Amino acid sequence: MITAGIETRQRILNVAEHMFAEQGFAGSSLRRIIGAAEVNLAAVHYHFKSKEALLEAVLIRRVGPLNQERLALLDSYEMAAGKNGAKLEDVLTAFFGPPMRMILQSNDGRIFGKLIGRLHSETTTMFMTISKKHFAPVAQRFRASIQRALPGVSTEELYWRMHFAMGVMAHTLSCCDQLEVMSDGLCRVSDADSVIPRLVDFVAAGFRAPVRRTRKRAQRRS
Amino acid sequence: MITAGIETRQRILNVAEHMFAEQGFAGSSLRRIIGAAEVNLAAVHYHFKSKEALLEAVLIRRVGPLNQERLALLDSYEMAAGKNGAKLEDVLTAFFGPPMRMILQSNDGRIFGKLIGRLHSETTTMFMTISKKHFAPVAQRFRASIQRALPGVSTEELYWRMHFAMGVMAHTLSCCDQLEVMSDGLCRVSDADSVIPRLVDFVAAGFRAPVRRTRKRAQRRS
DNA sequence: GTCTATAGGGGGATAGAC
DNA sequence: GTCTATCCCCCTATAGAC
Repeated sequence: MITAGIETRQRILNVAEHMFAEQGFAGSSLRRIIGAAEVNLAAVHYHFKSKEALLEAVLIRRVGPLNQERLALLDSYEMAAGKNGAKLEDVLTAFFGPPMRMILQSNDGRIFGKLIGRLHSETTTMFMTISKKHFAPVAQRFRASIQRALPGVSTEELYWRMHFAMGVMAHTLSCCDQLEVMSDGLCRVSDADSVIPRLVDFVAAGFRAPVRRTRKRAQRRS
Repeated sequence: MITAGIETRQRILNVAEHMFAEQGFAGSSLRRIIGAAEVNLAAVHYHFKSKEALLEAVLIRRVGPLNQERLALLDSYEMAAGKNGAKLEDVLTAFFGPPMRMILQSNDGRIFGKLIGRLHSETTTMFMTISKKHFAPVAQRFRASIQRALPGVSTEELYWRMHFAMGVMAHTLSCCDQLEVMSDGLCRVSDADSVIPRLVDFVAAGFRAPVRRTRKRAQRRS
């Protein structure tokens, strides 16, 4: 099938995004991707060089703009807040809002959410590398802002809570279908205006939880 | 290599658990599994019939006892609490405690945690089926207890918050290594006595977060 | 830029001897 | 219960014509 030349690359990206999200990286084969995209096998290697490079291209296409938006939002909130730093809820909204809106607003976005969620539970070096390259700098920036909004929480506790928060996000991005099914349709994920505050409020409350004084931690102070 | 007959099955299970956790199901091949286990390829099909059945055997071996322990703990907390129902923190401890202790106390447990985390972000029908069979009944039971401990939260909101809570757990089970690395060794996951309360407190605070009255939800009531 | 053809390596599953 | 040998499939990557 001879189709518009310049679209080949995009069609491969679109199909690969779907397939990587649904079947995982190892579970997707280039042959099925090119079959669904109706392109030739050699086209993939011509445009992307390798399967792994194709995955990275799929990710960068969306993650780049997403992180820019996050940082821009954070900047604007901090600018508005002035010297005291931004409010915790605003920092979290800047972080969760862009990806949540993405998955809530389009079916393609939703598919991509699954891929992101998958990334977070992948421990392969390939995934770790990509994740480090594209997520770590942003996470760093947000950690500083959250720390500032929560002066009473130790750095150690903060790392834990950010870790928990990442879990909430990753799971919500990737498994919102499951929630719709499990709740028998009671929970609908299509409305960003209600889902984002739900998530932000849950996580903010977790961040603000009083620090319990365990025996271990009590000992450490003496 | 002729090794003790009755151990073959166990050795396959152990190696498969590691490999599925580290590389994913599609990313692990029977041939590499049998190579590491030093058994014959035919042995896998003799003992487990297929690759997919092997995965299910790997899961059942640990998830069965884990869920029994969860339910037993919940029973004891509810018994002790009497008519008013168990405290939220106790319900959450019954749910998170057993798997967290598992991953915190042994290296094998930690490996298995990764596998569980992976399961949660898998959307393949195979994984969905297994997850539904082994997790859904337990989740149902715990949902009832949490609902009882939080009479002020609507069923819809509760589903959302349980969903968030599952994300925290899945991510903590599977990615605790990442946290140790990212925090430069500041956060150590080896101490169950401090990690479990941390997790429980974070999630409990999230569950108790005041429900924000959005425009959407306000409209619905008028 | 696009295609065909092929190299070269694994993959899961099974039959049948021991 | 255990092993060898084998069936037949799919995989990524590349060479080279158009």
